[in-house]
Amino acid sequence: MEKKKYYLTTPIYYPSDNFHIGHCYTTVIADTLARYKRAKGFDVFFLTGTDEHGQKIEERAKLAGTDPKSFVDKIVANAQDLWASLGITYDKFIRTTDEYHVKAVQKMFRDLYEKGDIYKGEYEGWYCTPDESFWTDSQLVDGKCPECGREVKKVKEESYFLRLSNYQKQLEEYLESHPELMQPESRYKEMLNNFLKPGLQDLSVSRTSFTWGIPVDFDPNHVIYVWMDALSNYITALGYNSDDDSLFQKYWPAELHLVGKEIFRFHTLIWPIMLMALDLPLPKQVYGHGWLVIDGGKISKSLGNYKDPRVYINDYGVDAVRYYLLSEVPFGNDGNFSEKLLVERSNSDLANVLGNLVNRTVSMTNKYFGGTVTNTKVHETVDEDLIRTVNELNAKVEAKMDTLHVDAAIAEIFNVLKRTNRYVDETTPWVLGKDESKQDRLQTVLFNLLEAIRVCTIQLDAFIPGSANAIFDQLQTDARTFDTVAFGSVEAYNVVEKPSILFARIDEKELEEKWAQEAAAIEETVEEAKETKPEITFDDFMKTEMKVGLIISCEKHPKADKLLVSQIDLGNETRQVVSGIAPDYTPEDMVGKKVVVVTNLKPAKIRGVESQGMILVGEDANGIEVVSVDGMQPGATVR
RNA sequence: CGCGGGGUAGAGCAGUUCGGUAGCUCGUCGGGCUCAUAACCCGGAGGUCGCAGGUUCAAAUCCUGUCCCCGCAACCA
Repeated sequence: MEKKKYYLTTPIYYPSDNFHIGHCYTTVIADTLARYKRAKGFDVFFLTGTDEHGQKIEERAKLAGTDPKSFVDKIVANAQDLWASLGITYDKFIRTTDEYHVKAVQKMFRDLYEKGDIYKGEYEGWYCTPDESFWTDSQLVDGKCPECGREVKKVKEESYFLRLSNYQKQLEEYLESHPELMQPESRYKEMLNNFLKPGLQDLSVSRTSFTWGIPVDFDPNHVIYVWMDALSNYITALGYNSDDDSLFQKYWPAELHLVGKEIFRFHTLIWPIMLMALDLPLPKQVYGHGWLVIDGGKISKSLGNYKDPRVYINDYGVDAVRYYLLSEVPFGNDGNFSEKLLVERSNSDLANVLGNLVNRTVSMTNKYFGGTVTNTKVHETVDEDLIRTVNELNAKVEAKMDTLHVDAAIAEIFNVLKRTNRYVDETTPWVLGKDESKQDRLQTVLFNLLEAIRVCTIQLDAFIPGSANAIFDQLQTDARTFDTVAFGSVEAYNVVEKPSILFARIDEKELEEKWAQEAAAIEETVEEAKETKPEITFDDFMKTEMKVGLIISCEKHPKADKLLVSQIDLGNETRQVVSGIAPDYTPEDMVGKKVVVVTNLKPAKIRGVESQGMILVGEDANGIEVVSVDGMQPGATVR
């Protein structure tokens, strides 16, 4: 029988920096789904990769003093190494700088252009000269600048556009008849209200302001918009628009695009429309998962609130990391990441429940029967519940996995393992061991334990493959696949002589101290970890004019929650300055403070309020603090 | 009044669709067992389900109002 195919993808990540635990989260989930589907007999194709073009990479490379390609090469090599250490079994790793991808995207762009779905137009905007701001039609208020109410004039910039508007209706109909496309379904409402209902505007799909991208081959001044470039990877990786598109014919459309919630929109609106324009079928499902958050906030490079994931892998083992990522985050929601929680889960679930169960079972099998037991079938009623629970597991896990509730799936397995631990207490093998007449019963008990472990391990294989293998090895069984998932598929066991520790308990007390030290160290390095700026000369610096200013009055910005508007006495004049300090300061806090003000900064309007300078602040992970010089008189110079 | 998510035991979460004695994991306290990685098993304590009204015989669940947190967007001179 022909195997059913299953094509799943992770996002192609943006290699502007080395990957963090959040990237690992998505990729480990994808890997687990891929392994699970393979084990269930699917013909799986699992794609991951990197999205390497765009202005930001161009800038980062320049900052690092290198060219963009060399810059990303290094990060990609690092990423591939990380995936190897996490045991990621991708079938292909695509890089958008790969030659075949570049050609395929260029052809796609040309095809769409010839078909008329991409057209050359002008990025028409309204420009308010005094404000130096662009506005779209819908942003204008009575045809005037929404900020200052002055006249605006029309300006034009050449750009290619994708006709999203042509497909709006088709997409709406499709989404309505395929509610399963967006997972979790709650995100459907968000997409509909925010983007689809207001109406889709044609999307500008080319840029002329930078060069690090795929050039439009018939108009080389233009570089193809990164999202168009990136989204296409899901088909170009399979050979779409190449000499050999057999993989594409076989695997497209994808069963699942796994993405973070922040890029869900592109995958459920723009990507489907691109495919519609290309007359290609749409992916079956897009799953927008939640994030790992640290202390309730995003994982942030600039805050430096994370370590290289390899540190965790080295310290606690791959499977501790995989297990944590797979079990901690509820379906579709955000989950917390912390090293402490990782250690706790590793200890309580992996070491105590699973590792110890295997250990005690193998030990007893050796102690009472020299390592060999057969199914003597001396059953008692207590066995029934265990066997039934074990046999129900497969269907339960499958149901959870099919709906992408990976966290719930792994919880089901551990429920059965806990049940199995209870069975040991229910049957008290050490009591049976003292009674010559109970030897056959004892063999059945141990056999039942081994069977329960084996069946659970088959299920665990996709989640923590290394440990699953180690368990099979200790049981010395070959029955490791789903065709032997039924309780009793094996008749006898001959286990290893001495069980080895699968998951060593981690001493939390010891770690507490280490963490405390690290936390202190991070505080210090946060400042240094900030992006290093290019060297400037003394003269460059002296171009900045700074003075001490006394805050006379201060109020909240009428149209922005993070901004405060201060009136500042600079000795010989009073100026109005807008600052993004509202998260940490109330207007009352500010009044009376003597602060450092940059006074020769070009005035600008910030959300409609004029700002004639800038207040200097320090910033770290905990927030910001205004630089104050309380001993000085207003107007004093600062340098 | 831009859009969404959330506020349930010390911590992390489920339960809210279709009202009916508030549940899970970790931690904590007590007990049991001794095969095992101070592990495993049993039991207890701990919550007026953000707040205020309303509907109902009955509200974590439905309705109204309100406060707070997070994210997107905007914006951080």
